Amino acid sequence: MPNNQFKKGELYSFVTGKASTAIARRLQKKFNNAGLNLTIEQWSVLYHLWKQEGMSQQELCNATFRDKPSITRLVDNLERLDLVKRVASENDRRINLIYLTRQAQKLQEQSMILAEETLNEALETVPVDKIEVCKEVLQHVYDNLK
Amino acid sequence: MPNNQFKKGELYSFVTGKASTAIARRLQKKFNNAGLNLTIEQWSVLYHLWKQEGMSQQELCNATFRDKPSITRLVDNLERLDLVKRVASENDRRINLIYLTRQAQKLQEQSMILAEETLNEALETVPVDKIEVCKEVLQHVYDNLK
DNA sequence: TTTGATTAGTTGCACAAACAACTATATGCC
DNA sequence: GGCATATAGTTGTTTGTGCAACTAATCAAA
Repeated sequence: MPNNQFKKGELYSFVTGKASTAIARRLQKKFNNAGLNLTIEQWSVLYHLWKQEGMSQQELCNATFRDKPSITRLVDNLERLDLVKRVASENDRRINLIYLTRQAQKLQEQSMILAEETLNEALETVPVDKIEVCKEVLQHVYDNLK
Repeated sequence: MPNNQFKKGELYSFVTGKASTAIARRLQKKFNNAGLNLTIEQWSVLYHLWKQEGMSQQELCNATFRDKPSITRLVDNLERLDLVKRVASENDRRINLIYLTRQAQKLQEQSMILAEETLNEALETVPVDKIEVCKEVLQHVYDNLK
């Protein structure tokens, strides 16, 4: 028997991602309260563009672990909110490079502060060494399945 | 500074629940390959009914961390698949008690095997003591935010 | 016992995810 | 060059989520 350490009730939490769902909801509420008209999913796309602008949609797929249709629609919505712009690549006209608007650049600091705030609330009174182990395990899980 | 152990890249994984998303996708694929016409979300509702039949929709909300409209629609779809039945409570006619059909009872064993299989794949080569710590941390996070 | 508040569930809407099928462009091989 | 194949992105469909507004039933207090 392999790593079968999961009683039934624990199995459930792992599959459904109770903790990460709770984190995302908390962050979404913070966005709403701050008047940021932005979903967590939209934020997760901007997150990567803030690190590196001009990514292609395919690169955003890889970065965000979403499929192409999901990114198409997220970019649609971000464009409608005037936060990003699609720019056709010069070299390869199949490719859209995604650029941030002024408005999106202004959102970075505020939203990142709220995200860190959320994580601090989530991890309050959790010992630092345990957090380290937890991060390791989650990365390991991801690597096992990807 | 509180538990601010998160470099930016790690923050992202925690908020987006990379690991649990990967687990859910893997399980969904196993369902599909096995010919189980069932979403993970539907499974998560059945999961609780297998433990205790005749729960109200509100109780299912609490058990699955979903809001009332989500449960309404999940029960709608489960009813359409002929897996559950709504039965009005005798005592309180506002309440729907949810009962499993024969067909749903038959799904329990097979789907639970696939779920455990998925977790074993996810946790392959992860040391048991680290898994314990990880579970603790995730529960702690959930308690901090709920 | 009637009225006001609470609770259980439903419906409408906007957004997102997964899959399949599609278009358009690029590449590689003959 | 021309055709097969691969790649980037889009569209349609079904399902799920979160919020707000709603209905119906119950409860509680005057």
